[in-house]
Amino acid sequence: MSQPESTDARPSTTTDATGLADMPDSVAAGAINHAILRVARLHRMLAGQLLRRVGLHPSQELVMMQLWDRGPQRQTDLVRLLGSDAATMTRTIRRLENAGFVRRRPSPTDKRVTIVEPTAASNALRTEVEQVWMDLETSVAEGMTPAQQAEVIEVLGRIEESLARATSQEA
Amino acid sequence: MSQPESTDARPSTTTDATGLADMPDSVAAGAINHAILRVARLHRMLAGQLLRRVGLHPSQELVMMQLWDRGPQRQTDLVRLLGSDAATMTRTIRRLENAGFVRRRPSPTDKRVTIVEPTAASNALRTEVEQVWMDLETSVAEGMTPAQQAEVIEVLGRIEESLARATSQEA
DNA sequence: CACCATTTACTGTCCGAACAAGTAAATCCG
DNA sequence: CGGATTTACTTGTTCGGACAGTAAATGGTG
Repeated sequence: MSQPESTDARPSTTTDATGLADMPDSVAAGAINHAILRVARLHRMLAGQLLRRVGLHPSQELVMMQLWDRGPQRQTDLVRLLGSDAATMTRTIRRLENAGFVRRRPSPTDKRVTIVEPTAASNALRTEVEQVWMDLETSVAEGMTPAQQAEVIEVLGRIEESLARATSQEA
Repeated sequence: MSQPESTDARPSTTTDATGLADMPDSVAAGAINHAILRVARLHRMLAGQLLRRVGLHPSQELVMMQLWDRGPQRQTDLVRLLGSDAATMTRTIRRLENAGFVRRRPSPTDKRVTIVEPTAASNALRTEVEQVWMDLETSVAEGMTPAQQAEVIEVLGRIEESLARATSQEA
């Protein structure tokens, strides 16, 4: 029953830039998947640790950053900008409102929409959140050369493209 | 779809009271962070779509794969292997148990531990889950040359290393 | 042996993510 | 004009993730 073949998630050194003639079990083992999951988990964990200091939960800072950068937004726009979910956004906005960082206002032209805007009180948060965001970016980029950082962005973009294609096909 | 245009409401160069050092705009804008978040979200979304077909929720498949690969495990071991949380694991195991994929057995030598083992019924799942895992890996890797795939793994490993270092320091 | 710190598992609570379903308003179209 | 459809938002539910607190068992040390 047990399949002793390639239970290891990391081939670690397939880094021979030479032949690559073999199409190894890496796909079967899901090496890239595992790597993405580990990165995602660590990234979320670190972001959570940093955001806790400013009193926000992960994802709330993304909403605030959109509002700070782009000004008042409809909830639907926030959903679209963040690739989130309408139901989730409703609750996140409510919590941000209860925390005093956001205000909700009905649209005068369309009675369906509610416009979300950052409060003056939220401005105190802005610097802190941007500091957290920079700390996070620095933690990832530190120890990398600028060329490596550019490579990271390129590679992540490639993955994103693949995933977006697969997701849309799946839908 | 690549450049988040970062409407600069502020020029991210020093002279503010926060004592921020000069940084490349890319760091201030958090380009890598954004990219990681997008990849993580898409990856989770796609995994969720695929896993739904086999009746599992994301992360449950990871527990099952550990059990299939390594045999019966203590909950603590599963937590450690998956980098998860003890509380989360308790509930995930309970759901897998209710679904009939897992059985729990008290350890004869240590009355604190419960040993989790896959049921015979779960074997039917195994092939499906492995297929999902391969589909997922294929979706990510497809359209990439083997060299690019190797580059992806290398880059993700580099990010993981940075994040792991930062996370441990933060703790 | 007795005491105490550690380990293991569980529960409660709060949060985001996702799906389903429902309501109200706006828009489209015949 | 009026019904059908689309849009915007909300609520209910289930899940993973994380923190805090608890209880029981274990293991080491005085």
